[in-house]
Amino acid sequence: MKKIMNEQLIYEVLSVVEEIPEGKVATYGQIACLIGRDKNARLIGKILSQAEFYGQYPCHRVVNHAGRLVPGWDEQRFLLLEEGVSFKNSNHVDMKKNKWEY
DNA sequence: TTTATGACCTGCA
DNA sequence: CTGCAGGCCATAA
Repeated sequence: MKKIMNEQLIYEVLSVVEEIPEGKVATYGQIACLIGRDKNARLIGKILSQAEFYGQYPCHRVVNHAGRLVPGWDEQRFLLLEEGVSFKNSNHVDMKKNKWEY
């Protein structure tokens, strides 16, 4: 009764990320709140980086509170454009219209 | 256990 | 929203 928690968080996070509709973007704090870890927003990013290892998830729809895309991942911008997400500039999305509300 | 790092958040200007 | 400073939690060394 000790190792679990890692899998638990991943399961909860991916479950929420998978429910994000197309053309919408959710913030880490939003997801963290849904899983009951609003303080662990940073873990979401760490988990999402591992999410690719666990399975295919729309991690490109997840951005930070400022609407900034993942640093070092220019491909995410292209993926969001296909979903119909509006962009303010090369690395910032228009959360005003694309922010996901559950 | 302590230190350092991170796909972050909130508050203030 | 943007930029700066402080803070919370989990992982790795």
